[in-house]
Amino acid sequence: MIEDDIFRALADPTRRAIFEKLAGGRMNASALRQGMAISQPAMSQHLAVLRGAGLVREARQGRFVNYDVDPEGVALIAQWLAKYRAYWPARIDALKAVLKEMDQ
Amino acid sequence: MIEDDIFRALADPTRRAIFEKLAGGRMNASALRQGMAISQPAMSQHLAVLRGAGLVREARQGRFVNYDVDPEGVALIAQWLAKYRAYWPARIDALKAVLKEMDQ
DNA sequence: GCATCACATAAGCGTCTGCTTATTTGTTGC
DNA sequence: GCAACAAATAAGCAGACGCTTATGTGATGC
Repeated sequence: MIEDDIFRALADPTRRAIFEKLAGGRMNASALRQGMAISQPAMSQHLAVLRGAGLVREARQGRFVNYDVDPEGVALIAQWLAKYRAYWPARIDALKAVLKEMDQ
Repeated sequence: MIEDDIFRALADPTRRAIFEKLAGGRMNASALRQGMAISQPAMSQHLAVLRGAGLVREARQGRFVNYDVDPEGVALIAQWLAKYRAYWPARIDALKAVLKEMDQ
């Protein structure tokens, strides 16, 4: 199950922080480490997990490797969540507003 | 972090299966076990994890305990996912259709 | 070539998970 | 009370996780 990899990857707070950082724009592994109190191998391992889950893509550029959010992975979460739409409470209005915003 | 508990809970395939089953309607622990090749204590432990994550609620009824999906937990996932709306690809249209459906 | 840098991989280790079996708690009906 | 049932908890254990240090791989620039 792909969802296994996705949720497992997101279960770790450090990996969610990395993912969130990447959501702000593409970045290489060294830049990601800035202000994160994490060793180089640990970062590399986390990125491998995120990549394996399809949440992040990599693109080698010289001796750097740039990472960015993979929309495919995000879409899979959205798809999974959509199955439980019946349980989204009133707060759903905020999400609707967001979608409306996207239309403009 | 609450999100820790949520994603950790969903990282296990058995727990996702339980959650999915509950999404079909409230059920007690014994009913949930039907056709699931899982021991009674294992089910109890999984339900405790799901409950701790706010994904599931319990309501004792006699000597049974009924469980059902907790909308609060689902809403938290939706909120988390909303942060990455910029990365939802075209497939977002399906979700939009669902929301439109909800308006009727 | 070779020193340097960016990153990945290997190996090892303490901790956490998810399962099991055994037992306990709480409820029902006689 | 007490037998039967639903569910939770306890204890133990194999396997997975996330980290570390050490080493390997690939690219840059002199």
